[in-house]
Amino acid sequence: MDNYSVKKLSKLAGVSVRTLHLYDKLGLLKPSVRTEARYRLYGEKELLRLQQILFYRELDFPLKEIGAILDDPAFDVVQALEGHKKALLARKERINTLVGTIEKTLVTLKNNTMLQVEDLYDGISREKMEAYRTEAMTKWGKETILEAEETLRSFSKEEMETLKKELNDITAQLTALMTGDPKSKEVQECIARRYQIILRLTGGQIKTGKLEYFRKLGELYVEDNRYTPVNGLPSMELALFIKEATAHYVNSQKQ
Amino acid sequence: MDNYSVKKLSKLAGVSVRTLHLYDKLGLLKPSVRTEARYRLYGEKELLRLQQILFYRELDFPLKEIGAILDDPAFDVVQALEGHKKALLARKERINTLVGTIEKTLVTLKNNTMLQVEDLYDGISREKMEAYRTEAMTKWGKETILEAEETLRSFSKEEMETLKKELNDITAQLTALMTGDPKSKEVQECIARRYQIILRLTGGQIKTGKLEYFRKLGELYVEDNRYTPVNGLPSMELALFIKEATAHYVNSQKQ
DNA sequence: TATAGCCTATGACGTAAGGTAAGGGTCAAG
DNA sequence: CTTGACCCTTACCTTACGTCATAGGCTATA
Repeated sequence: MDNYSVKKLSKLAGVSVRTLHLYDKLGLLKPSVRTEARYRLYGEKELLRLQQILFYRELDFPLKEIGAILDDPAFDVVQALEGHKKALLARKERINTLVGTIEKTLVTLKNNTMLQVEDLYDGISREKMEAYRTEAMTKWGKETILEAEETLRSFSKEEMETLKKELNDITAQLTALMTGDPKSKEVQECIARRYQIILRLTGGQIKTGKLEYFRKLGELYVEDNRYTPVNGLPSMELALFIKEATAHYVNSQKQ
Repeated sequence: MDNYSVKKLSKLAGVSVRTLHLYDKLGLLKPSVRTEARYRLYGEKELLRLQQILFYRELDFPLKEIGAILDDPAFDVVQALEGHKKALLARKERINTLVGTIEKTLVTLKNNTMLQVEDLYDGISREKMEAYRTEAMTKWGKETILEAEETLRSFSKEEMETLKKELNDITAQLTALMTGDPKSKEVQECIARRYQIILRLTGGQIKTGKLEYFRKLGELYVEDNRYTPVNGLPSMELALFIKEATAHYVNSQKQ
């Protein structure tokens, strides 16, 4: 009898020694014997009781209630279990609601919100992307690049559509005006509008590093020769768009 | 601007003032202004942020993570939500398991375990029952009655079946032996067996008060003329059984 | 017999998200 | 000037342990 030390019992039942200490202090599971050195020794009876405790614990009963159940034989176990079942079902219902909310949120987010960082480089091989990122960071500063990435990410798919459409309009107009005077009012207007778009892209302030980053990113896409203007790759399209848009701006600055 | 005192904001958002204090200390929601008297004042911006906090809190996000989401715009909300959804689904699965365990336990308990206190008096009108209980308690002591009730409750349906069958056997035998010598070996044997059953019913010790309680309880059932030996009323059957069994015992004691 | 190596004990602090005071200032109205 | 409503900080309480820190106990081997 009384063979089990704390460690033995803890291993047997799969609980920690600390847990046994706690249960002792709470009066939930007292050792049958305390040696002279105050070592705790448990017997078979205690092992059995521990099993019961763990059964109820598994069911998420609070320890207090477990004590009440085990110590008061008149305790209405059936009612306790039924009450507990009801509580669990309520919790489950709540979780269902939460999951529903999350799913709804995810749908709107995915349709409507920013691109993921990795999406930005979608279409570029990972090595190239990391090389470019590192290079860009040393060249124009880590902050600048992070900011630029954040700027790109801040565009929703919807906005992307709008910007793309505007670009197409401008491109079409410019093409149509190709034959005429490059300093005509219409051409100037297109350039002005393009400038507006750049402002929007850069978040209102134009920083050379950022622009260069955008432009080279666009070139990378083209280099990798993977550009097929199908849907589903908004980041790539965005980059190409930026490349075109900024190219003109940078050129006009040089002149 | 900065119109909301702690109380106003707490009412507006449906949280406690303590919660606002806590969020302030955690840096999750700082008031926009502190008056000279260190009063907290919040503005519209803070109200908005609080709404967001509460949104994630509703989804059971820990406050730390909420802070991370709101303060780091690069935080991957989609991934966080998806991870959280997975965690919630796991919790739901666990609850399903728990509910299953409880249901199984309930089935075995209900088939196999003690009767409820009220079941003991099932078949007797409530007034009569309470009158009898009170009377019995004053007559034989509250403790005795509680103990007797506990004894009755400690019989499972299964045990009931066994006992009933034994009683039927004895009764049949006694009926068959009616015509012969009442002091014959067979009759004596039946009486002995009956005594064994009484011992089991009383938990090994025979107390007069307990026996009387059992006997009168059985009589009450008969008085109420409600005894129909259908299934589903084990307590009533038990009482009747005890009545018959104890009646003989008490009579034999008197002689 | 000394010591290394494991075992044990108690006590205390930390966790998450607040609840519940205690003790004491502040503000506006009557 | 008082009163009542409001506000402040500090601090302890909750659950079910995990994780030290400190100190003593037991046993085998050198």
